[in-house]
Amino acid sequence: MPQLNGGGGDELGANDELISFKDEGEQEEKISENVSAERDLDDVKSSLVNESENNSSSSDSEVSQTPPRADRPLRRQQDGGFFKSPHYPGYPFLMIPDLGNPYLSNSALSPSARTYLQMKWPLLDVPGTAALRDSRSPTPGQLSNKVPVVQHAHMHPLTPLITYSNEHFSPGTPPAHLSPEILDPKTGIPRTPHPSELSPYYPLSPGAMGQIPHPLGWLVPQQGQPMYPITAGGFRHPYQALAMNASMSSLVSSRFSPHIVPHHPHSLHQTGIPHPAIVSPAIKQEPNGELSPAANTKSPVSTKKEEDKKPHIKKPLNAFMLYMKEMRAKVVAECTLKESAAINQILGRRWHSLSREEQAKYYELARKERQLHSQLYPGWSARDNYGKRKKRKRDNKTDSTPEDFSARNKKPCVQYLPQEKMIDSPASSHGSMLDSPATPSVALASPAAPAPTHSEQAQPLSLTTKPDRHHHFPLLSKPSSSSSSSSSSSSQPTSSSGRQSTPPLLSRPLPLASLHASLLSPPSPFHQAALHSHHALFQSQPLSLVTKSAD
DNA sequence: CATCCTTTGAAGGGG
DNA sequence: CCCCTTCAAAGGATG
Repeated sequence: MPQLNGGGGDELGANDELISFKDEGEQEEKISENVSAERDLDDVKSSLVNESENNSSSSDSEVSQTPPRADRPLRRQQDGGFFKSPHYPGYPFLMIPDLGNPYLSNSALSPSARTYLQMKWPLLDVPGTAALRDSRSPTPGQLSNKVPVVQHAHMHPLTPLITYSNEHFSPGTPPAHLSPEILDPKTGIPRTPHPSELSPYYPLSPGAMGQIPHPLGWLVPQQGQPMYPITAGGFRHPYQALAMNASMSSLVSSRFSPHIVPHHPHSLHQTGIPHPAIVSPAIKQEPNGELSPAANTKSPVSTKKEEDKKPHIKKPLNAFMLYMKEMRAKVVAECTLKESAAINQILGRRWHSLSREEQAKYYELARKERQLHSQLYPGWSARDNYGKRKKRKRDNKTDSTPEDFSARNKKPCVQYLPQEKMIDSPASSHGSMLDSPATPSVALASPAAPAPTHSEQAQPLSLTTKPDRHHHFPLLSKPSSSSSSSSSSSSQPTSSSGRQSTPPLLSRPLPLASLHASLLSPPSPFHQAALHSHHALFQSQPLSLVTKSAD
């Protein structure tokens, strides 16, 4: 109960939630107003409850299972596609154009960004061409030479927020070469963020918001030019340029100075390119001193061992993480809660509420990141980072029980801005701004395309999502979770087939031709099915709520 | 000061 | 082939 108020859904009825969280009993009333909102709250609560239940009786398996399953299917395909396929001409293109803008903007804004920025900028600045050439031997010096992209800084901070616009997906961009043209530092820079990209809607206060850094946002700048000097040699430029993503940015920011980057045994980024992902082992992620040159210096010297072993290369961010980075600031601004845990819950719900298309954006970005990451660090495997985090107690989590929960969640999301509602639903819809037009590109990118309708429906799903996992849709594996989950019913695609085919739906890197085809043809029966399922869910949801409440 | 908590997704390993 | 575990970000809370 206590818990996560903060979690209060923002999306649907933030207000409601807030309130609700006060009195659960009242939920009903609220419901009348917004079912969805209610659900959010309920969801949260239920989730809590569930957790508690799970903890006590259930095996953790349940919890863990769901998520993973979904992923798996996707992964396979994706991975295969991405990594293996040497080239998806499509990707680069897609990303580039858009990325640039969106990312740029923020650059500096977020707190995290702040830290990062310094480091990053320099890197980012790197002139594409030069970088490319150098790629192989990107000496630190070169990097340093690079001037930071001032322009970006100038850009609206807000811009970054919107990071993902349909643009990303836009097919239009030219292929491999893109970098030259688009990337061209000059050109790239010049690009200012399109107003459209900017998130006008951001209610954030300048102060708080201003900082908001969109992780993604930074990317943009890079895009303009190849942040990564990487190169040519081994890597493909296009990606690099594109690639900047949150993770990358972070990586970069992280401090990896050239020194650090040095060589990875595995990864080789001989290029020396500092990838955002790279973190000096000692430093870990972003401890305070990320920027601190000291770290760098020191690392080279003393830490050689460690470094040699391998710089800590972070995992590429997945779609949700990217989304979180982007949206966190918003959520924080909207609600008083600052706790990441609570915010993450909200974000999780929002994520589910997003339309497929919107999610597709992130999936796509995530893909790109993975791609880029793989290119930068060919030998790297997630396993390398195992054990880096000491924690792991989580397991207990099951045991931990709700108590902890409640305790932690103390802060309620106090109030969401009135706007919230707007935000919420709009959130997805906001995205609308981005994708609203739903550029075809989007569609391409994501199979989601078909989903236009979903979005709305999807939201409701979100509610159930968690709860459902446990109860209703065990199957759901579906990666795209929300949607997929719904698919459970839809499963027709068959659980098995469904999975594969629809990882994140869009995520799969299809060859251009494929993409087109996909566009033309419905993504898959699966989607349709999903839709139906959504509907079903939708309707059912109320029930679920009831049940929950009943409970 | 270090870890927890929380979210979804990705990846790897084990059975 | 399926399930489980770990990590990715983030920042207040907790020990």
